[in-house]
Amino acid sequence: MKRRTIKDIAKESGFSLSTVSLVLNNHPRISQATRDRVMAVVKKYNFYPNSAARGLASKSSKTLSVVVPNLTRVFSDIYLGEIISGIYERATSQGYKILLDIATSQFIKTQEYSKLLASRRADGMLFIASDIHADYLSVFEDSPYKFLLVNHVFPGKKLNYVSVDYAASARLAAEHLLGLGHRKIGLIAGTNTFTGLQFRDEFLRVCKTWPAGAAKVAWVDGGEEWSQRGGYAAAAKLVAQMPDLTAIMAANDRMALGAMRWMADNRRAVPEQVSVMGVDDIQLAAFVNPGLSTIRHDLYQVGIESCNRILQLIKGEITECSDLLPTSLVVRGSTGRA
Amino acid sequence: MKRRTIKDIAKESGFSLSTVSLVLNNHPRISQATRDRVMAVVKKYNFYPNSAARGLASKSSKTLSVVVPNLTRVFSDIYLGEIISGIYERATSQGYKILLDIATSQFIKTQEYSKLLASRRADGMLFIASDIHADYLSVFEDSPYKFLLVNHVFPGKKLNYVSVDYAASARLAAEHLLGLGHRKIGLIAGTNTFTGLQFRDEFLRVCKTWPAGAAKVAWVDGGEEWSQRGGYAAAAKLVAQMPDLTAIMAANDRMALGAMRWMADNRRAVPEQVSVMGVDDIQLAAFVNPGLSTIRHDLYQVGIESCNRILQLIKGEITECSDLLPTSLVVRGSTGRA
DNA sequence: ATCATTCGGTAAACCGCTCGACATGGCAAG
DNA sequence: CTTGCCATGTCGAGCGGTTTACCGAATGAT
Repeated sequence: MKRRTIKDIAKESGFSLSTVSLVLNNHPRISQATRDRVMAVVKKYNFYPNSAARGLASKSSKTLSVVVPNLTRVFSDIYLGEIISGIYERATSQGYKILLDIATSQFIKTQEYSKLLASRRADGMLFIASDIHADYLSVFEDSPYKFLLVNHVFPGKKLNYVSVDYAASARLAAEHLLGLGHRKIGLIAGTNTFTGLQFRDEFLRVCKTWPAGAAKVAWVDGGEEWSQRGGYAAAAKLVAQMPDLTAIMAANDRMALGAMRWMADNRRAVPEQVSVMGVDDIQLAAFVNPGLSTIRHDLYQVGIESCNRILQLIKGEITECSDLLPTSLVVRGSTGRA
Repeated sequence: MKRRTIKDIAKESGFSLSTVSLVLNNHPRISQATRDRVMAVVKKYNFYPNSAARGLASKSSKTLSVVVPNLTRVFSDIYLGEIISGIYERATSQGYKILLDIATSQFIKTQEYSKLLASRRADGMLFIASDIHADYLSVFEDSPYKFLLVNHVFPGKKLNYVSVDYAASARLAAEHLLGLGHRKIGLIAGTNTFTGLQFRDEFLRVCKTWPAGAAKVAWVDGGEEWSQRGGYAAAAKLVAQMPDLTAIMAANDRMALGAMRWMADNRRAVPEQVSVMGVDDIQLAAFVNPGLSTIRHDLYQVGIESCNRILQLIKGEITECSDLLPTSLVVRGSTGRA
């Protein structure tokens, strides 16, 4: 079976090559009658234009590169899942395909991130994998390449981003706990991303300057992967460090759940003895007992919005982007009065 | 900043266009001296050849399409995660990129699966999303397109596949339980895939024909998504249906964990009163208490092998493929004598 | 009836790279 | 000193589309 080309369709339908092309691209120049006759042949042969040829001539691959972090269990991360689903949904509806990549050391070392864009394999890149060491991203400052950080920021670098507002989340969380009267708080932070640092710093700041009386905060790092396991270990450390703490704040729900688990394993009642609070509002947060109080981050929306923005950057409708999406407080059973 | 082409590199390095091309493709025809001089210019401009042009001329996109099922939480499925990781690892090492797609109704209706291959956007397709209703896959029987089912089979259709051997798993599981003396068994099956049906049928067959005495098996469907929640509900149904059952076999670990949870919630000791067994050996299986006995499925390996095979199909090294990977019994605390 | 528009379609110049056929120069063998 | 061969480069014909400028016919205004 020979591969058909637009030329074959032209011959068979009796029109010129250009006409077929215009039909396939829904150009208004062509009459309905012609359109129908051409499409009949297209359908008959189940013809689809060669995308490489198309990409070459039109200088667009209609493809988006999505780079995810190199976690041990990347694809089983609910957090990432939400974002990717949002991106996929939007991209597909706009006729774009998704090229998936993992930010392995190999990926970084070979500068695949540049290569993908320079070779025009992708029209733009959505990068969900940034951390504070991702200095190589400087390539994308003032470059002609369409690049966007997803749910990350990079202070000091001119990089586009769409992220939830981690500082705002920190404020909401701090205000909630402080409002409940907590003055001895343990914080499980994530320190390998700038958003994580922003959260920590803002949380500390608010606690320190609370009008009704500053709170004492002890903080520890929850580990590179922000995992439940890391949260569990961190909770132990915090309690050792500040035995009379009345609340634990974790920078994401998974670590908060790990902390709750530690409390259960060590016979501390939540929230009676210790309030526990997370960030993200993953599904599980509502299903544990007691329900986890948290700051809702609509990651699916982050995906949608990121995709919208990168498409606008590609089309040239905007030239830069720094969106911070709002977050909201979700109070469940895991937090109570100090 | 103008986009550079191979022609610019040729001019600047003083060699012909073809020479540059040959250098970039590591053709042995070129001497080391020339190679070095050309590469110097390539590095200088950070040049990467246009992949559309390359694809057009070479008739290969160096891209693999990976289609995943349209589950509500696709990307947070550990099961899929393992497979995708395996595929990614292999594909990348061979210079192939991954184009990700979700088998939404839209994807099916618009025949994207054909379009991707017909338009040469991808050189081959790895399909992880098959179910018993995927009749449209017939397009790929005897077609020139490179297509492979991953951890799925389709009896009656000539489709390539790489899957673990579900029938063998069923045998191992049945033999384990029967060997422990169980004669009243509840089975939580997955009936929306052929591999699921194979597992169920083989399990039933072995139980019915066990030399030391047939076992009675009651089975129910665990739901479309093979989820923990589905397993929980299924366990309830089974116990209602066969109150004296001494073992529950689930077609995957998630459903088994759901069943264990039901047992805990309803005060039945595992394994003293009811043995529970799963399939897959997901990480969590080792961490619950008691540990879940299961049949180990190396899904990462399935990913690796699938990718190997599709690449062989693409290169024409093989023309068809029907691999069944071995599985093994993993005994932990959740199963005991009847 | 004449001329300017509009409408619908076409010719042809690319887009940037691959690869088989062909050219060239140097050297060993006859 | 030819002839024959390697070893290395180069030519140029595609690959399969997109898109702009151009063109003839039909329509409408004067």
